[in-house]
Amino acid sequence: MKTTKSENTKRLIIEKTAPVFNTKGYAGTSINDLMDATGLSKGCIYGNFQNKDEIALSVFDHNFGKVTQHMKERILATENSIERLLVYPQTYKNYFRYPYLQAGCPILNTATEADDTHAKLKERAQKALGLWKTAIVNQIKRGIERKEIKEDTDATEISVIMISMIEGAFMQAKVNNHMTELKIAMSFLEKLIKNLKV
Amino acid sequence: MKTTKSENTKRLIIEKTAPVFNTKGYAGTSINDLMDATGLSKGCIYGNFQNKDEIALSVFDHNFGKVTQHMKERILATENSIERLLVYPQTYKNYFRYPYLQAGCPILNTATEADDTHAKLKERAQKALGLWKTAIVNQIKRGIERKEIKEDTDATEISVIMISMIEGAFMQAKVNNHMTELKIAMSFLEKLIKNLKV
Amino acid sequence: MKTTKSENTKRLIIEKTAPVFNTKGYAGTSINDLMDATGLSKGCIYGNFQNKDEIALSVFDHNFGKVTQHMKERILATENSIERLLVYPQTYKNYFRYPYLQAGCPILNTATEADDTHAKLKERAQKALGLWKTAIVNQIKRGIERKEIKEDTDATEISVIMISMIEGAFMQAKVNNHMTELKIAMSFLEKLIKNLKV
Amino acid sequence: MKTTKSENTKRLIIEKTAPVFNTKGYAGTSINDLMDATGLSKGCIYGNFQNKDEIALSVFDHNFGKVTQHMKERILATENSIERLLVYPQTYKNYFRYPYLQAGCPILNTATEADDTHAKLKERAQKALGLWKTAIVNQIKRGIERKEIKEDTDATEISVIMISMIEGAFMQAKVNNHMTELKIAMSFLEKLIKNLKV
DNA sequence: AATGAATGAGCATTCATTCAT
DNA sequence: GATGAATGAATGCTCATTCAT
Repeated sequence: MKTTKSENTKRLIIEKTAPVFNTKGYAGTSINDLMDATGLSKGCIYGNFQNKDEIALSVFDHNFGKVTQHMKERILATENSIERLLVYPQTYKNYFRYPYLQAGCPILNTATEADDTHAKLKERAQKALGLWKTAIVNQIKRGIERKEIKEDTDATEISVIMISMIEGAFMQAKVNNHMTELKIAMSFLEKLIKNLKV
Repeated sequence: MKTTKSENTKRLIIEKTAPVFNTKGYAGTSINDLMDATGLSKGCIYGNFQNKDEIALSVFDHNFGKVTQHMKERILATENSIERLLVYPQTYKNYFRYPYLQAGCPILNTATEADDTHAKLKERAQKALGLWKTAIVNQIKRGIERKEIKEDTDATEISVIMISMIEGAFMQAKVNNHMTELKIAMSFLEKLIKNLKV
Repeated sequence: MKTTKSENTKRLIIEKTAPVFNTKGYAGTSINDLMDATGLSKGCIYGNFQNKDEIALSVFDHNFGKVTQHMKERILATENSIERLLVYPQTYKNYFRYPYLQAGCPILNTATEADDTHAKLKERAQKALGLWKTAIVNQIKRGIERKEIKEDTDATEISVIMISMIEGAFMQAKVNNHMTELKIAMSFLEKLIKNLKV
Repeated sequence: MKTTKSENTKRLIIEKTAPVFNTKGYAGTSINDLMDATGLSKGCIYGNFQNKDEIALSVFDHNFGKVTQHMKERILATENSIERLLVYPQTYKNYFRYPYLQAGCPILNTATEADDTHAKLKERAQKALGLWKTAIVNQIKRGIERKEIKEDTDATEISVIMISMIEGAFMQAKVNNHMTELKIAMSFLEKLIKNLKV
């Protein structure tokens, strides 16, 4: 499995610039910022990506992929549906342990900025949000089938509550530069999820 | 109390540009946008504000003030603490009725964008978030004193949950361009608040 | 008849940059060249013209207008149709006398460069060429009506010959940096025109 | 006479890129265009030519050589001096028959673009123009000696008229995208040349 | 108090050229 | 001899800000 030089550079650009995009926002990040972050020249960056947009999109996919993969792995290590749902609050509560999560939620970072000017990025965030919601809903339905979750649980409602709590708490963490609210919100979410147990 | 011509122009600039900042974001809004929105010249805008930053800050204060005042008025019209807390979910559930709320939550709009590049704006959002939290906490404490809210209620926890749910749901509304999630989240919040009743 | 400051600047830009466009070609002229030629800043140039294209187009119109006006004036000073046609070779033969003609024929300068990339400029050159041809044809027809030009003269043929000779000779003048061929060609054209006399 | 691999690649580059230079102009042609046209890599092109300029120069020589050779062959197939001179208008009148002429006259293509920025290219066009003129002049002198052309013919004048007419008419063909004027001009040239007959 | 012409640093992007492989 | 990743100067253009009027 040979990796070409170009593939390595592409990956390097994405990995090195991801934190910049997360910190400065997609619009606030200039090509010069990307040069500083990567140590590469303008020409090299443009040799590997068609334009700034393509880099932003790749970085979003990279960030979202990282989080998704992490959750998947942890979910697969669980024994029942309640534990599966608990993976989210438990991870985010201690997210400082996972370096690639520290930049915050990629969706949140993208969501509020991406406007008409960044239609593609907004679409990406939208789709990601949809996938996340569906995953939770399916998790709950499966739990009901397996008699691990109360039969009368409103799967959609729970998914909306979970996502809202996580994103809202993340926003506060970002603005306040501390995790107090994030921890409180995640603890509440844990109680709420545990209450779904039959 | 005489209002000078200058004060009037300042107010006009703030009021006319507030929706622009809310829609395009603080960074995405150019001086030209402000000229278009106000019908005023570059020189006039710079005659009334030192720079774009000062306008952005004033607009944030204006937006936040509007929402705060609206909540205050509705809160004063209530009869007990539970109803007071319910003002938040009830308002946001139907926020399309209030034109000045339609651009979303000013804090959320500011929070995710405001960074090192917009330190002052971030500080403003931080402070606003703190005030909001304190207001809810005080509301709950007062409710407990008045025997309208259960004695063992964790005021801080409830305030964090409320703010997280509202902001997280708003974010989804913004990304998805629909209110489905916002309504579900606000309904949940209503149930949760009603449960605090003694 | 008040001229605004902006109108003056626009004229200044056109007049000062016209020779640059003529010398370097429309594509070979950079905004920096325009700054050097005018002594104005980038922002000022873009404050007066939407983009480089608009400047190039304005310069073409300016150049073509100058030549056209000069010819018109000289034509109006003549007494008969033969003399009118002679204005062209006589002017170009001594074109070094007219500073604004020295940059050469604006149409020729534009014509060979203007490609798919400069569609608008090509269209301009095309239209100018058409107007010129029509003017000559009409001159000849008028001469025939007035019995000043032989009845059997092929107006179209003469116009094509005149324009071809002038443009072809101009091209040689440009490449060779001397007027030898231009003078020979214009003298031939004079003989040819005088032969049209009844 | 062995041809090295390198010589073959050089020829391939010249032949494949010649039409590109003719269409887009020397300045408007980028190295990427040359890669697309040849199917070769950047490194390969730069391995065979020192820089873009050297390619442009080689292409000019190639184009001019093609036209020159074509004329020579047709001239050698004629029986007298008048027919020899007629080769030019007759060829250009039907130039669409000769694929390598269809991009227009290489001299014209080069002449108007080549400037201070393309000093060498301009020099090349100048020299080519001189060779062409001399060739015609010699043709006429030879015709006079052989009593095929009127003794009092001004060889220089005729050569200037021929070249001017051809180049001027070609320019119109290029701008107008049709051959109407070219045909008219070439027919006139034919009449003019036939008139030189003793 | 208001205008709008002018500034210049900054932006995203292109392009001729080099060089390790 | 050929590749293509990397360079960095240059390009057209935007934008917050200033200042003479």
